[in-house]
Amino acid sequence: MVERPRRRIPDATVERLPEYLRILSAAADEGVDHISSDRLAELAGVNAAKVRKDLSYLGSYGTRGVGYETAYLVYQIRHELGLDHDWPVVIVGAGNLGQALAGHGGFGERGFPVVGIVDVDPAKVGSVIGGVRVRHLDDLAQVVGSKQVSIGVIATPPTAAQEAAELLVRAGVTSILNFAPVVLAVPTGVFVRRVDLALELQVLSYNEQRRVMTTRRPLAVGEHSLLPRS
Amino acid sequence: MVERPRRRIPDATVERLPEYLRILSAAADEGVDHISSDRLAELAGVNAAKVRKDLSYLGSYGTRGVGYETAYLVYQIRHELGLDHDWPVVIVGAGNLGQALAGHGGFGERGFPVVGIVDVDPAKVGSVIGGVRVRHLDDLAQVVGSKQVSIGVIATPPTAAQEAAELLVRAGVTSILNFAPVVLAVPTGVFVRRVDLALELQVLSYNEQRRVMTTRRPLAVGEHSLLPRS
DNA sequence: ACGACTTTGTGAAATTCTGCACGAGCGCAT
DNA sequence: ATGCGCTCGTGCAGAATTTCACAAAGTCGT
Repeated sequence: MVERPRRRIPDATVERLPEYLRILSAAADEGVDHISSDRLAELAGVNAAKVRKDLSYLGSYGTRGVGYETAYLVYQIRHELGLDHDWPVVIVGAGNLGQALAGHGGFGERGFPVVGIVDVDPAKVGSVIGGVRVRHLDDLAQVVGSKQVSIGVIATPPTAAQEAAELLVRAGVTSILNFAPVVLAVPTGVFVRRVDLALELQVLSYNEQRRVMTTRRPLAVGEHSLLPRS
Repeated sequence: MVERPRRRIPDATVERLPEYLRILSAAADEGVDHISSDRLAELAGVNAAKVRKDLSYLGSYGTRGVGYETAYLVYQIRHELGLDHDWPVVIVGAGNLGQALAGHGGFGERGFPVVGIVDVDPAKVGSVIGGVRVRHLDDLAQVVGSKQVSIGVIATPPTAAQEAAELLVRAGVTSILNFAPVVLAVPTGVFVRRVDLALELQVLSYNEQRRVMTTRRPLAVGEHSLLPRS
């Protein structure tokens, strides 16, 4: 039923597919059975040609004059992203962030159930967050092994992140989502993506800074003439 | 003392500057007074030529044969990113994520003090998180106005995100960091950056998926020959 | 003072990504 | 059956980004 695309999908496209998937899933839930690249582009905030080119990498075919069949496209993207099955994740670090991530619920709903949380702090071990009992860092390998975990999340303080990464890799994890503001050294073949909150804010700061430099003054309070009335 | 660069700094470079800044700050704290582009590139996990080109946009000059003066470069980058002064932020949504962000402490340390948290839930209003009292969403405009806030953080459920954005913009916020998996519609001139945890996991999932397709089997448990022994 | 050595700054090539423009395919009305 | 209108798929050009390669400019030892 499905032809597997032979060519590699560009990184930029891979990063947009989850967004398309979210929009398409929502549309499908609302009973929309077909959607055009124009409409999808509008909802995703990108160019329509880009949407078509992105989707063309899937080898998935839309219907000219009609658009894409929502349900089929959802299936296609999910398949391509490897979301046919759940990916259990383990979280290292049960601090503020680790707890929020585990308790968030969004992970499980989207196919990434949290099957383990570990921490070094004995005071945290044993408590239950989001339905999962916190275990000691020493048990990491056992958790990863018994639950076939291939994705690890690092939510430790920066100083502990590298060690956490090494323990994760040694336990068999091959993909890491790193929330610590640290560049991790990992063996070839292990994928790492970083989410750096301070970095995001600093980029915003840069933009604000430039706005001031450009306009010679900050936007006055309440000044935003283009704000649509709701 | 400082020449303001005339040309615009490329987006890709702006996103790397915070990383350089972090590394350089750490180096400076350790007493390192000069650093080469090679070393900095190694620590940042990027190409050395890229580091030099990035830094050249600052108009900052290194010294050939020696490298860059750590302290001066820190000053330069901070200045360019607009980090000469603090940027107060307000968080909308005191749920799991909002609480974690507010209590995290990392924001304030890096120049983005949380000066306000708002929520619609009366049960949450009045509680104190990270030293800040949660106020009602209705007070948003007052908080933003009195504290001269130009950066807002959206940590609400997806369904409330668009409304939160509109309230933020109406209150005078011009930059938004959005944690909700939703594409926000905002007036021209308002900057938005999104952090989407599910998206990050899905990209990792794609990579894992491809690894399986390529090697015809998952990496066996414990198999990671390239892991450096510590 | 000078040569050997190091490291920057930057043209230019290579690569990746974006956006336009338009031919081609499909459904529908006539 | 034919024509019309809509939308996809994609070649291509341009923009953005990365990487290479090397001259220029500085330090350091003698």
